[in-house]
Amino acid sequence: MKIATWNVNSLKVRLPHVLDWLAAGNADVLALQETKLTDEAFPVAAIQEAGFHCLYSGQKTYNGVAIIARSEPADPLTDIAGLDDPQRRILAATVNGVRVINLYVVNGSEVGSEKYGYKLGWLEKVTAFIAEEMQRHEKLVVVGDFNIAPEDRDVHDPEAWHERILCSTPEREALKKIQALGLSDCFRLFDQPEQSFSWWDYRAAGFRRNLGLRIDLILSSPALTQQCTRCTIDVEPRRLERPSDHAPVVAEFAL
DNA sequence: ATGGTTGTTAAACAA
Repeated sequence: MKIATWNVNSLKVRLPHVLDWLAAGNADVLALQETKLTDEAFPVAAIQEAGFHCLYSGQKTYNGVAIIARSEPADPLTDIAGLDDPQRRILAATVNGVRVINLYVVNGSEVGSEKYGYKLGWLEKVTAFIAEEMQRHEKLVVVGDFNIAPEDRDVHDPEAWHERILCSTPEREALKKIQALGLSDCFRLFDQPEQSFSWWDYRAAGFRRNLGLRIDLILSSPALTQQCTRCTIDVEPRRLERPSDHAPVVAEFAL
């Protein structure tokens, strides 16, 4: 079973990339972030014609998350206790007995900004939610655009990014609290090439120069970590015309 | 050097 995450930065623009990528057999479950579509505008028919089910929680212009799956997802959830938030950043569902929590974590803009405060508060609420979900579901993954590079080796230039947004100590500590619930970063379960990233700024030829960050993650509960056989970043879609600024990340489980 | 690019939406705002 292949579980993937991809920040598509507008599903309207990226739908052809997503459909081609799914047709190539890259994922059984694909979590999307930054769909930037209202639920009314979600391309349900195209996804069903491709042989997949979908769930979505969207809004106009910003944010928006979705789960696309070969099997029908069950028990969807879009809002969590203690977080009365119009921003559509959370979508959980159960697929083939695996609880999938799809997150589009707040970017945070700049360290110390109002949005940065919102990010840290949001992460606290979401951490409590994940802890609850883990009590209910032995097989669970938390996937998405975390907007946090876990370690300096996930950053092309750690000095330039030192204590900046996506890399600051409070953000990394918040991610560590999520991992401390017993969730493993699937990518780091295996030997990986150095300078492996999942996001590259559109500006300054960031992708061509591999000036990236690894901020898109798949975290697995102990029962699934045992079954994880592979985790890779697929940079190929990033090479296409009009790409997302993120690449998809895929984890394979022996299920 | 606070640059540069893309998406949404109509001059910014967000990333």
